[in-house]
Amino acid sequence: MAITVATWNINSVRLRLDMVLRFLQEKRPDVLCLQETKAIDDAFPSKAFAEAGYRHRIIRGMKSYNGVAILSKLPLENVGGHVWCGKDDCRHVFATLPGGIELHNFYIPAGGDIPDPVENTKFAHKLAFLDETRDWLLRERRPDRPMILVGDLNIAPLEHDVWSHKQLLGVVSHTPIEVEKLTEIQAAGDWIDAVRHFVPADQKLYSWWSYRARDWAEADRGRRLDHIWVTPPLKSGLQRAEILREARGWTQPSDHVPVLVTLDGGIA
DNA sequence: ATGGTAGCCCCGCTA
Repeated sequence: MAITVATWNINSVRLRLDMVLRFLQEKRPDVLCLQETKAIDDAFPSKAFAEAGYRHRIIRGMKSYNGVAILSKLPLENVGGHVWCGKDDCRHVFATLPGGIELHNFYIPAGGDIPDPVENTKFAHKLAFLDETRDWLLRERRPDRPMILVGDLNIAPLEHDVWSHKQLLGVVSHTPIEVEKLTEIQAAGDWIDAVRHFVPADQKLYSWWSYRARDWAEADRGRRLDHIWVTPPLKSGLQRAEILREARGWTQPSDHVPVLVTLDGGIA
């Protein structure tokens, strides 16, 4: 049986609840991973999602900032979330899907504007978060285990994951040090980029467009910050990937759009 | 070429 997993930085789940419900109705993913929910757990609109068929969930939210959630039509087991860099700032949740697939949903720190860990503590935090994630994978990874890692990783690793490789080399999200650390994470877990699996590396691909552009579609200065990765046991089951660019044009949109991957999870 | 917008919830912080 095929499973569709979606990831979306929603930038306030309460403000955009109707939009998310519409998305779920249209695309019917089995599992939706959200980032930047910006709601404490008591304020999370769990009931609306349950009524839409997403009865299983793990949510980790805080006031004003960050916040992640997994909403699922399928039962979730072994749910939880890790604390990174000693901050309980709601940037990670995990769950096990039917078939024993371990799903991890990340919201990696954006890192501020200045790409220097000495001058900018937010950038230092981002780099430390990446190192911790790598070390955790080196400790915990089991090469034969089916795993999915999704989220707003706040890094566009490839040349054509940004509108101008040259002009963004000094811009946080595409600097060589961040790309190197993300590549280390990818190697540490044997991850396969499930979206680039279907889209050649020489083709431009974005999942985020700044709010600050006068006309986001016309300028099209996007970046691919949102990712879905899988471990080798799931590679042969990959069926399709989609980045829902049109969602950036919806009324009062998030600056990120949904990313979806469908795979055969080996469930009988 | 530098500033532009959005969300939170208390007016600055983060993105």
